[in-house]
Amino acid sequence: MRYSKYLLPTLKEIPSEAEVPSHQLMLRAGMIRKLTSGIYSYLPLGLRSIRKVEGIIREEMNRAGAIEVLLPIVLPAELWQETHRWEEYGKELLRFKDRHNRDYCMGPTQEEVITDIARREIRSYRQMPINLFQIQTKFRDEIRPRFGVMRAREFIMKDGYSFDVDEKNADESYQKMYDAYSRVFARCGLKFKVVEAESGLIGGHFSHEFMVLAETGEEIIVSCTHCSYAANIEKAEFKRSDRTSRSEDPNLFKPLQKVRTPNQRTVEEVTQFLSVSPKELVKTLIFETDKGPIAALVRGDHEINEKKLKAILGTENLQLASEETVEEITHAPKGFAGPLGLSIPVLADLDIQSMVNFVTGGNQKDAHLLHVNIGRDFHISQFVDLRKFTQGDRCPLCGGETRWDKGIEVGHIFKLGTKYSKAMGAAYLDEQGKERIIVMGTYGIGVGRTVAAAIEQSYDEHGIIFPMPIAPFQVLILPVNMKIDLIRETAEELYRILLDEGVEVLLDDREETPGVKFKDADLIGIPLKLTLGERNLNKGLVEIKKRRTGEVLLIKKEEAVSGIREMIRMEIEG
RNA sequence: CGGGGAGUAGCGCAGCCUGGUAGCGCGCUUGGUUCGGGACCAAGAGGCCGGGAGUUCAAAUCUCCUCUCCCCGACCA
Repeated sequence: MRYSKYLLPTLKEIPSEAEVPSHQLMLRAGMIRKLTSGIYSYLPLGLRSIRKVEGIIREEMNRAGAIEVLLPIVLPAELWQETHRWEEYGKELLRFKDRHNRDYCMGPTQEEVITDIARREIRSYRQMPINLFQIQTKFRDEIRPRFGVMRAREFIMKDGYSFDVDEKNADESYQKMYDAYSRVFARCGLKFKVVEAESGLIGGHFSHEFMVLAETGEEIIVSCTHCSYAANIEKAEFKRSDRTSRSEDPNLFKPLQKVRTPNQRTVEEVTQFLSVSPKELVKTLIFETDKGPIAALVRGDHEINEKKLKAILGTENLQLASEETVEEITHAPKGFAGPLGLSIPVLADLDIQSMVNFVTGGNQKDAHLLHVNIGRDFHISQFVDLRKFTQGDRCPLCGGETRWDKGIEVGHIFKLGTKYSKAMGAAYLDEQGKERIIVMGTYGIGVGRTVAAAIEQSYDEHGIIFPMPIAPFQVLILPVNMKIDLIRETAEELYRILLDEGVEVLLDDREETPGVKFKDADLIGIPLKLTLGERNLNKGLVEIKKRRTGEVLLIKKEEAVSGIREMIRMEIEG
């Protein structure tokens, strides 16, 4: 490709809308342009990188025996109603009507569509296992899109679905995808970690996320420093301290005491005001559910994990109570709720069991209680695991110390079971001629996000540093001055040979000053730069510079092409 | 949805408080000089000052309404 004939609009300045490095660099390098919030166009350079990732995915999917399809993006409501996700999915699902006033949505994921195909086309155990995938645009109406294509509303995703005769076979399909995904991200040149994850709205038994480690990641990954345990913090388990049985020795109980705490509402305010540690305080949170209001207690320094709470209560319908409801139930304004005298169920986290003489809200304006004790002062309906993983918590497997890292979720695999196949009646006949439900798995890769994550993981103050396998071009030829015949002719010659050899090459044939060309070259981050200058050429030499290391090689012009091919080969094979 | 910020040339911004000629840097066009790390000189093009209503002799500037974008939170493959 000739730069002068290409669309590669680089920017000197950082667009004000971009916060994180990958977003800034993708805009500056002319890879993407925003159309509206969370919706981006890919310009040629960005598209080339996208296509590279897609190519790697295709190869690895084919290697794993998956078969490519292309499913529609506009989906009828009926299909979604069958699995009840029309109601469950919420506002992220972009819905609209056609001219006949029929309901449709933009596909945020395609389990329903693929299951519809499966129930029509798969009738025999002989047709399984089968794994179908597609690479296609998805739409999720995110509340707040951010970070460019990293969290966009419209985005390109590879999604795949496996169909098996039983759980055991489904596990094998899952493992195949686990391996294939690992290969995909390794081949993309990414540093990543696989972690246990929540299944969310997709549902299913268990799932793993593929996380690219990066400072700007939105996910927190908990991992053990001693064993192989790693999980998304949303999902992370932890070892409880041994003191889980509550102290029942009333001799320890100090007399209950009410104190005035004017305007002290948050844990921070109250603990400072009373000079106690957050560990000595119990937070009382009132939730509204479709089964009525409940109170949930956690220690002051802990946080409620709403997913756990939902699971315990067996409801998807759960939210923090409004200020009015809190007042109604506790007879006090928000910030002064406590567990004493409540007429609703009170759930307490396991770590509350061992606490004595703690602080709670007084269920009265501007008042808290000191030396509160369970049993004497109030009763707990149920002790349960309610809280989130907290810094300092220990590994659930080996009790080892844990560490936190930030990650970008680029892939997610789910063992679905029969959630969709059962709801939609996707069944087959087994060897005995007996009808059985198909067991499914679902597997996704954020393609655009993978490119962004790669950049997030690989850049410097000058610009992007593309890993060779996903670089838009492999080599950039940079003739320092196009007006000097020797330089121009050599550039053209090398360009032609490299093209003939199948090398992906960009020739910067613009009549720009060298400085501009060098700056743009660094910005767009092509792994190899072939610089042609007069002094070197007069000696029959050309310069090859590696973007990543800055390493410079002066080699004979005649050896340039073979040298470049060798470097590309080595970098692609890792 | 709550809180905060911003919409002025393609991009980055000033001007607004205190109403009166729309400006700067980069980019773009033309000519010339330059040519191994974002060159220089000269001449240019480019604006419904996000939109609507109002106040005023007069609105980018003041008032009200509205739309859009960004950030924080809630939420979320």
